[in-house]
Amino acid sequence: MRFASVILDIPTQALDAPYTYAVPEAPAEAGGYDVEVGCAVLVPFGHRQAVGFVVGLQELPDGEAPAGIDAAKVKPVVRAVSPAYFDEEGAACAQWLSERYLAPLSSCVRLFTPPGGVPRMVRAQAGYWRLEEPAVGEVDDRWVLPGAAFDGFEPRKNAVKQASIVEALQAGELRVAELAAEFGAVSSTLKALEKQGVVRIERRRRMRGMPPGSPGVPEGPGTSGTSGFTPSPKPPLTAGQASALAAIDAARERGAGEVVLVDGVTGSGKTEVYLQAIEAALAAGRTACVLVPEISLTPQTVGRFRGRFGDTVAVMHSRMGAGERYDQWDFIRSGAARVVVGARSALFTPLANVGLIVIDEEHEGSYKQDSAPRYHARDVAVWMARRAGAAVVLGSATPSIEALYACAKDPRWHHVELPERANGRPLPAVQVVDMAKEFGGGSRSMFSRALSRALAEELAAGRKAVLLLNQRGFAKFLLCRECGFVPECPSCSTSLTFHERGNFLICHHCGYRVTAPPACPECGSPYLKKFGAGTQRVEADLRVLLDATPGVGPGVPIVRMDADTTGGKGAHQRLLEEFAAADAAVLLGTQMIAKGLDFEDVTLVGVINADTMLRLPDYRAAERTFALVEQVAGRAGRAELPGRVLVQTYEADAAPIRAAAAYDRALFLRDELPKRRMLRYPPYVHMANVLVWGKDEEAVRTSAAALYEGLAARVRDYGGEGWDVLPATPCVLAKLRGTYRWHLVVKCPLDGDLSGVLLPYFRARKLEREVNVAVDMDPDDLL
DNA sequence: AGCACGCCGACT
DNA sequence: GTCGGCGTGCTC
Repeated sequence: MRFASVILDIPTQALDAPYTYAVPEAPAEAGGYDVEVGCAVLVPFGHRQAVGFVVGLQELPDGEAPAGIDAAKVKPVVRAVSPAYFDEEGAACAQWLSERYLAPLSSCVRLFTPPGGVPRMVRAQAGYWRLEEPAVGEVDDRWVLPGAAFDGFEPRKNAVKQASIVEALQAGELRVAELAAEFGAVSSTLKALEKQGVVRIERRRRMRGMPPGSPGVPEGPGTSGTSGFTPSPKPPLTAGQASALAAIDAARERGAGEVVLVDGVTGSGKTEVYLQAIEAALAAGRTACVLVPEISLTPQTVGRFRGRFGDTVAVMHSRMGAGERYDQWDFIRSGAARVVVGARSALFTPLANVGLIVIDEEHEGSYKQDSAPRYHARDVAVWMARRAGAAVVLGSATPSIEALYACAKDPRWHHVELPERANGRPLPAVQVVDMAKEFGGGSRSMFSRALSRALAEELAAGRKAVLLLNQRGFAKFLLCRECGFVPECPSCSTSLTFHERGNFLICHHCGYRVTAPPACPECGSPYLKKFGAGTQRVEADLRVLLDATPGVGPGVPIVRMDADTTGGKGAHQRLLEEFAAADAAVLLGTQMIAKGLDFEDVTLVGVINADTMLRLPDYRAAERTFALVEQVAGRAGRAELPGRVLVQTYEADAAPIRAAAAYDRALFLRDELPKRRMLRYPPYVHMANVLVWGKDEEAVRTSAAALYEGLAARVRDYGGEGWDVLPATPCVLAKLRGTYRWHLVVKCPLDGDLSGVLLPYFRARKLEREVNVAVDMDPDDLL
């Protein structure tokens, strides 16, 4: 008798464990699916049926039941309702994720299911359930092909449409939709032609997101249409690139899941190294997965990979439509895709035989998922690579402290540097502008004299500038000058952001919105001052500045990129094209412009407020500030023209800013590492952030205190040296969307098994009604 | 006694 | 997530 271990697709902690079912002996009916690891199954559950995923199969002699299971209770699987979405490796990965990140198993299994959804049980009427198939699936195009009687066919004189269609088909097969677009209603004409055998109509799978007529999902690997494809030319490698490539190839050939950190300044040609490393992996019969931050997953990025590997490249990211994502996922599962480029979730696509996993801009925060399972793509990639005998490539100009530390301590991590730009140009000079002195000197403008002068020079000469407004913690807010009152969101513990256009206050966490009050709601004073500056305000001030600058004037466009202007689909791309097309222009934006932009004629980069991120009450603030300034500086002077960078700050003496200005990572680390060590933060410890939240403030507080007691006792019983459970405190964002938030932090030495110690505690813990608890392992921040 | 409501545990 | 069993406490 075969038994299936099933994870129910019901996201509830109480049900988050495998259930065992018997697998019926009878094979699947025609058109049905076999019960195998990775497929969705319909199973009896209580008085109803539920959908779950098979994560394991076990064959036992008749009469025996799996260990710990009462044979009398085991029921048979009703039937499989999908093909296999993942294999044993995927099931093992889900299991590992749930233990490593203390996440619900069902959420971990869900990572491996196709975009567009899985079959699910829905309530039709009271007590009556039915199985609903996902709305997203395959779509077909109807193609018109020449038929047996095509050659020599002479349409009747008055059959004008027939003649046009036959004429059009001389050049090759066409889609019905194309014919309809050109000749209007064609369906009856086509029917007539089909009847005479002049044409054949064929349904073919359309791959959304790929040009029509590109190969559909072929029957098996190796049949993808790369014939006639010319790969983009391979530029000669610099010495640094060549040795990085050699290190990657060697690591991959050893097949032990080693990591190569490619530590290369902006413009050092990391992407070319990835491309050639992937080429080598493909030549060795393996496949490759490339992760890039969501924000830099642009058509250009994809274009570089398609340019080298043609239509064997699949793309996966959240801005694609559901249908497009489904098609790409299916394309990968078919085995025809050899390279997957995507955001962090691309790790879980059904790409077989992975030899190389590349993570570009490894230091980026977006590789950590901020909902369950709160995995870090870097750690998952390393786990997968060890299991698959593959290699991991991490690329960054500003590697995370964790990665640098691992390279220093772990022999399986290798550090290769690309210290020079591929074009041989020096990095742009960075000048720090002390805004406190500027202010002391009587200037009230947000643009220092140095920045104004630099803008004037570069723009007048017909060149481009990028201005970064570090918005986190810098949005505009109202403050009463008499009583100091700041309007706050009633359901989040944040001040409301003032929007000039529309004169309203808005909460950027929950969207709560009110008209800006004319007087202080607390004391009635009319003296409400608007503090801070949003991109809109900076844009307006910049416009005034540019218009008043000789040789610049109103003809120079300002392209603003922030959450407001990049909302629509493709807006991001359109704005960048607008900037690229102009002669002299300014690109003004938030963090999103710091990465991946590559414009030849940007000669000036300005950081309007380098220190706002530094002031965030978080242990990673200095690291983020250093990385941001280094990253944005790399945007200047990438081609023939030299670039320059101006960094405005009120904390000109702060180490991360001085170090970034000097491109001196050692200086930054000398300042930062002792602090991390002394305060016991990563990379010197493992950390878990236990989040507690709920609508009832008192219940949350009590629950957090009880958790502290419980965890402290658990850690005491475990008896590990150097383990710390810090008392529960309200989060920095103590109230968010109407829920009260507390947290407590657990730390342990690097060799401690933090998940292993916490897991039994949380598994055994009784759930509470009104308070939620989640554990964030290796949290990206502690807000 | 009869019943509404809420809590708790089972569900393989 | 959903249901049924059972205890508590209120009403007829």
